[in-house]
Amino acid sequence: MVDILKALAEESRLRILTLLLQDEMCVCEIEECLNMTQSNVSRHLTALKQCGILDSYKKAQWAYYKISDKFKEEHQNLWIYLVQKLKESPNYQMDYEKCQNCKRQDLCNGKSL
Amino acid sequence: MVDILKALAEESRLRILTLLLQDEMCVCEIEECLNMTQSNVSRHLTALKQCGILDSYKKAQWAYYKISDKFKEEHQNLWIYLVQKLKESPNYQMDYEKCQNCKRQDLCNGKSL
DNA sequence: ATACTATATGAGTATATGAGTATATGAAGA
DNA sequence: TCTTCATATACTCATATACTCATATAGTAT
Repeated sequence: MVDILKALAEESRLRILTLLLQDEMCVCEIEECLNMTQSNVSRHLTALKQCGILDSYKKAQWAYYKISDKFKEEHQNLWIYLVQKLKESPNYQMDYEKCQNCKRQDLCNGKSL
Repeated sequence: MVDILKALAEESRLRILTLLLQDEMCVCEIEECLNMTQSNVSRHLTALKQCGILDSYKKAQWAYYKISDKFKEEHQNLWIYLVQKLKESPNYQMDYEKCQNCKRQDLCNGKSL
């Protein structure tokens, strides 16, 4: 449990989770939405994946990350808490719109079809 | 929220919380149960208090700490999660017994009356 | 008053963590 | 093949955090 809490106890990683509440995303989309460097995003995603919060898969040259169903099941109450609090956060609306915008731009050409 | 998660993302503080699931305790009781130095316990308690997880009050020369009711209310799902997982943890039974033993010894002479 | 006990806190040290740069890997396409 | 793009990771530095020791503070007891 402490690993999961450590992974969650970080602003940038919470913002990433906020984005992923809506949809799976690839690294470059997150990079764009949150205005973070590629290596930074990649590292945070790796941290979240290592403790089981995220799943990922590759499609061509892209790596897509999404919130793990197993995590949601095994840490159900924590998950409920997170969703509630993340949606209440002041960043939420802003990040939501950035994410929508990013999806419209279709950064990772034709992925989201 | 991130402050609370940071405070919870630490082994020693989770063990302290495990003890406090049962009853309020003073610093020297926790020190004894967890075999930690006084200053270390005090600092962890301060950290947990500062973000609202614990309340404290003084009685004579002792400082008693307990889990904040406000915290339980405002972070209800997180709290449910914590109770569940802490009770499942391998330390729980051991810490439970140490705590009972400590209370029986009546370290803080006559407090627990 | 002095002595004792419980707790808090400042200072110093060791370790952990986050972020940037540069580099490595691997896939797609010319 | 070589180039480009997406991603991961090693190296480095700066900052944050956990721990210990010593000291300060505050209450109790004599």
